[in-house]
Amino acid sequence: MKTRDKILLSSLELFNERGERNITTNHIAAHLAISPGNLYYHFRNKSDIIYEIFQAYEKLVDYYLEIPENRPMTLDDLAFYLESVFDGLWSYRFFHRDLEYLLDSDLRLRRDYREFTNRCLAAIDRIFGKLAEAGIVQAQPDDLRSAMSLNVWLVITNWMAFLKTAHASEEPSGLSLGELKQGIYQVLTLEVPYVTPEYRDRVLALREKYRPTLPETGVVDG
Amino acid sequence: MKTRDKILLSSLELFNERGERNITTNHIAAHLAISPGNLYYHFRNKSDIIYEIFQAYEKLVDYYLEIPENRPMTLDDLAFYLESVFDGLWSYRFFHRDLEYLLDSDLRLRRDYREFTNRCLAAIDRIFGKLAEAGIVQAQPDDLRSAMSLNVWLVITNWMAFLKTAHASEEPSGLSLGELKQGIYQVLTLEVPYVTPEYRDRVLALREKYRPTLPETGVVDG
DNA sequence: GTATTATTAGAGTATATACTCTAGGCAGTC
DNA sequence: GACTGCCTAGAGTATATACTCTAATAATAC
Repeated sequence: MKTRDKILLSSLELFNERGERNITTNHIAAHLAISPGNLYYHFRNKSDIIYEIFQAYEKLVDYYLEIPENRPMTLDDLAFYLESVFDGLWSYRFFHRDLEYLLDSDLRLRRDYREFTNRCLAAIDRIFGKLAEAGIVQAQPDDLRSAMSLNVWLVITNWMAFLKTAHASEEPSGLSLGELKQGIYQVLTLEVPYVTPEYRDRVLALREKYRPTLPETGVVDG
Repeated sequence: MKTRDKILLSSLELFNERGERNITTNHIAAHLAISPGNLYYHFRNKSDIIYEIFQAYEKLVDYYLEIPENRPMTLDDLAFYLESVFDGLWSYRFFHRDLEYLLDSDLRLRRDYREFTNRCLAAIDRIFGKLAEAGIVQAQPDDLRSAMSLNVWLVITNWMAFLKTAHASEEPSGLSLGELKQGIYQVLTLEVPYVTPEYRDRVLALREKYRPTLPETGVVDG
């Protein structure tokens, strides 16, 4: 593998494991057993590394969220979207953690991420639309639907942060893809009230697959 | 005002405006026109300052979220809770921005924040319960209710980050309390499907007060 | 083989950051 | 007016961090 690609891969790995803030370019170089000079031969600065990683993330999610226009949407499609989006979130999980700082320090990223968010929201909105067409959920007025889509986005992008704080007392980074996907339970919770009676059981069954089993994620009555 | 309190106040102000990551103890001292030595006379380190600010935040939100047990809940109560919570979020907005890093670097904060989250979730859950008792929303099974509560929490705590990214192309920190409170629209969107017919119009009217007017927050169809 | 280009090492640097240390001022008290 | 306890200044430090520079080596072209 090319050094350049190794740098991207290691950076992503280290960022995910320990957070972008805790990983310096020197750490990355040391991890790869290359010199800092070598790293800076391939990338002008740390921001460029992050930006390139973001572009891969963006590409992945865009790919996952392609909506078939030539056939009705199925529940399996929905399950696939949810699984895929959470897979993406997992693979690039460092990104949302330090999002605000990253956007503050890189104009390109700021612009691109904004567009990315809009594309995701539009995709979620279209998914709702196609679910309604397929008779899986009840059709809703446009403004309610887009507000719902936004809530789905908020739940998805914040789920990881919540899990991290819920797990807070244990050793850091004790977080698995499986637990992350319990976020799907939360997303489907948003849709429950809109599901048509015919699909209700099937949606609830899908949701049940992701029900959290750990006490941390439940509400503690006080 | 005592120097100690001035340090806390200035720190909060600077953290909110520019992010904890961008503000050093030297910045805080300079802002107050005191020496670093003076600052470190009052606080052992930066973490201690942040921890103390967090405790004030916690206290404020706990105070806001006291649920009256001796009378039924009203829609005005709900409006008050939402307004208050978003006020608190605004006053301590730096906190959620760098949450993960802050929790990673301070064990006390990690523990306390986890308890804080649980208290908030329990409060939201109780509010749903009392809204149901008052006939404002339909009663739901416990597990659905707690999943809904968690979604409310996720939407609330992620709304600011979303707004920041939506505003991303403009000058930084161009964010107002008014815009932040559009988050109330999103929270009430979560509750819409559960509102009883008798209260539907009133809840929708309350929600309408917070409807976003800016194009940024709408879904762009692509 | 030689010229050219791409890649790498590794020492080095300017700046920042969290924090320390010493000396001293100031207010109250006897 | 000296003693005491609280507060403050300000220079200073160890470490880290992003990044640079020069020289050498490997790869490729001709």
